[in-house]
Amino acid sequence: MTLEEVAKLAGTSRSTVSRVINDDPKVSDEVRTRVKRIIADTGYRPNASARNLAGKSTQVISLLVPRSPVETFNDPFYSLLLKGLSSVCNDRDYGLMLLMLDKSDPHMQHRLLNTHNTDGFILGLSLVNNNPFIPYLTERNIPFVSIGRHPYYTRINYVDVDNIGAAAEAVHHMIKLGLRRIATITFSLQVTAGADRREGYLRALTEAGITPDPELIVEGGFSSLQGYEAMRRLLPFRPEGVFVASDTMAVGAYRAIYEAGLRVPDDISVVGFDDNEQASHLVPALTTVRQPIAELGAVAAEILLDVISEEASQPVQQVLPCALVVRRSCGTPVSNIQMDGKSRVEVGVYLPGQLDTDLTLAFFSASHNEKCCRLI
Amino acid sequence: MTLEEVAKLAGTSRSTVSRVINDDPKVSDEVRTRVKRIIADTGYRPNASARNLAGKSTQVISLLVPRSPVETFNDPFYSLLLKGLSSVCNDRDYGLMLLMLDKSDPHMQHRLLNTHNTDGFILGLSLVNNNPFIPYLTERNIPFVSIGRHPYYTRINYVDVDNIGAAAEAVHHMIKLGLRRIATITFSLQVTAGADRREGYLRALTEAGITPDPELIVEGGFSSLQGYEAMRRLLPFRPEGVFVASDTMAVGAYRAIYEAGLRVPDDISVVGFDDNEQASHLVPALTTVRQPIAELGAVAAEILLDVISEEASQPVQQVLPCALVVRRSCGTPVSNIQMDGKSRVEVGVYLPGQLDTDLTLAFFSASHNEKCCRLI
DNA sequence: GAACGCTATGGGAGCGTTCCCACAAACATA
DNA sequence: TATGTTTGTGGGAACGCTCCCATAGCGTTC
Repeated sequence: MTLEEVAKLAGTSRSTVSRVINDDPKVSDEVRTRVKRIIADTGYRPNASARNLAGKSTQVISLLVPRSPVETFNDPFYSLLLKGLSSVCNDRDYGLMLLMLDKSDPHMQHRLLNTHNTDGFILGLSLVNNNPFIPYLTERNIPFVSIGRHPYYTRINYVDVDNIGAAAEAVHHMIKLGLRRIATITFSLQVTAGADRREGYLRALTEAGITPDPELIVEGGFSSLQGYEAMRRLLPFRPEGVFVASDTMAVGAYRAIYEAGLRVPDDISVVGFDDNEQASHLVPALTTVRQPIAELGAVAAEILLDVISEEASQPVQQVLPCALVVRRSCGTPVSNIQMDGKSRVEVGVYLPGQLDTDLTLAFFSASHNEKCCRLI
Repeated sequence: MTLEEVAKLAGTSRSTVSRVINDDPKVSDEVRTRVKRIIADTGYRPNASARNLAGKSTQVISLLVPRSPVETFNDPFYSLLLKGLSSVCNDRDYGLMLLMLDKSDPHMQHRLLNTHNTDGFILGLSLVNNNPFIPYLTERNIPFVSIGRHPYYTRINYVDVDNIGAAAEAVHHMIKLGLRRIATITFSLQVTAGADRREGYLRALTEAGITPDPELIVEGGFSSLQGYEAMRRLLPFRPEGVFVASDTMAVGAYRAIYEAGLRVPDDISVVGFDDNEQASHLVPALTTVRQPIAELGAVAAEILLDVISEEASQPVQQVLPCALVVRRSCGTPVSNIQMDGKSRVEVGVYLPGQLDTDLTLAFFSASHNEKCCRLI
């Protein structure tokens, strides 16, 4: 079924049918209703390829995920990101393609090259080194937005959270509780977020007049196994607290701590990063940094669509705030939390009935009527 | 940059360049290398829309997710499904689009209608009632594969796990341990999988000569909150064991049990379904049914691509097996597990170092050197 | 040496749209 | 009445490919 065939049935021309479909006002009401009726009767669907070919835009964007270790997928990060992306795409009538590429895939180039029907890309992970995608897309003038800034390519479009600030705040939280020997297990340093969180850790220590101790800085990665191993390397140095730069790794860290016969937070305080579902299931529930991941996706999609339609000349860069979610893993009595004047505190006792998506933080902890407190 | 322009630079014709791009053998080596060089130099990318228009196929399939409660996304189900889907799509050079549609979205029809560039659909959830997608796609002769069978539309392509059999096995496991008053919290009955798991529960009881007690059957849903509430409704009836038809709900069920001052498995045994990451984090670790979700996605994609290319006349229907993963939540000493002759048992003590993606079941439980045992 | 095949190549037609221009009819303006 | 403007409509051209057929050049066969 084509425009021409619909036109024939409606006793009019291809052009007029096209106008009806595209809501062009210059069609008489009579013809318009006649055409619409035929379209409904025949179940005609415009051919997207033809439209795109003639119209020079595909109305589709792609999320590019450098398919890293399987952990990529155990992480709810991409689920949430997709949620944000797809809601914006739906609103603006764009399609969303998913492109999982291993940067070491020999066909990577080919797949990117032949990626069908894409007006632009969302880069799902900001690889620090050997990021083949940014130069590739830049050279070809293909619009893209990176999830996460990039330390060297500073003139790209990106959305990021304030990793440095949030990490500093997390560490600061431990410092305020009187801890001094604070270690960190870094997130993958392959990724900007990893480097930034370490940076925030260092900044908080320095600001507090504590000299960072290299022994207390261990490189982790994405997986809880890496968190586990890193924690085991750390334990001999007897840290009082650990800033674990992802909740997934924090799970592994807990395990290492328990295996060593130590307790959280009595022997070691732990702060995570992400506010995974896991964070609230851990016992004790994990104090961590909440990132607005779905919003990150939504904003990225909006920026990309704007860039595509407007050809902005200046890079668009946006940084979203995080929030520290205080639970039990640092043993904080809520009343001890001191404010720095910049954040607002929300204190609440989460009761059983309130368990819902946004309050999963209540989870197991709630069964002890734990007080939860969020800086927002 | 078009074919014609490349041809001009290479001193040949559009047709020949097209042949080079499509690996047509009928091109002399000399011309071929010349053309390839020009393509590389100019960064020429074939226009997908034009290809599709001329070639009558878009090389893209869509995953259709009826965007249900937010729970959809806390569930790792779609992450894993996407993993399977995208690996097949990559292998076969297909693109994967993501289409999140609420069936109550007034523009649903419109969005489906205008979905760009799609050769076929994967239906991500088998809605039992008011499933508007199946008739829509069937009428229009658009190829699709459903994840999960459908009770009424029996002649569609689908991939499913053996929900009935697996649920029966799970309940059978409790029966073998001597439990009699076994309750169930159903999965959303809006979904085939929910109905099937209840069916399996009933079957296992009946086969064991136990009359199902309506008081012990409570409808749950997708979320852990629903699991929590269902369990609270169930507790007054003093079940000895509960088959909770999704791990996410089992988390809520645990909580209700603990709040009532009872213990798992001492007072109540629990069996879940899914083998989420959460399942192994619970204390005690949850005995549950493992579904091969990524494989489900991969098989679905393969079937869809086959259907697209071959126009199979018979519906393709495939059922994948599940495995019962026995942990602590029924208090089973491993040696007590009796075999039914159909399954093989794998018993292992998961030690700290073995923590990896596939063995997350070891998780916290592993710190107690728990014995894990899987029927495989 | 004529007829035939095979190989590499070129060009036309067509895919189903959108965009633009042409044009007829009706109406407003001088 | 002649001229311009507006409104609705129709058709040509183009978008950048693929597919098919035509053909030139060459070797093979009878």
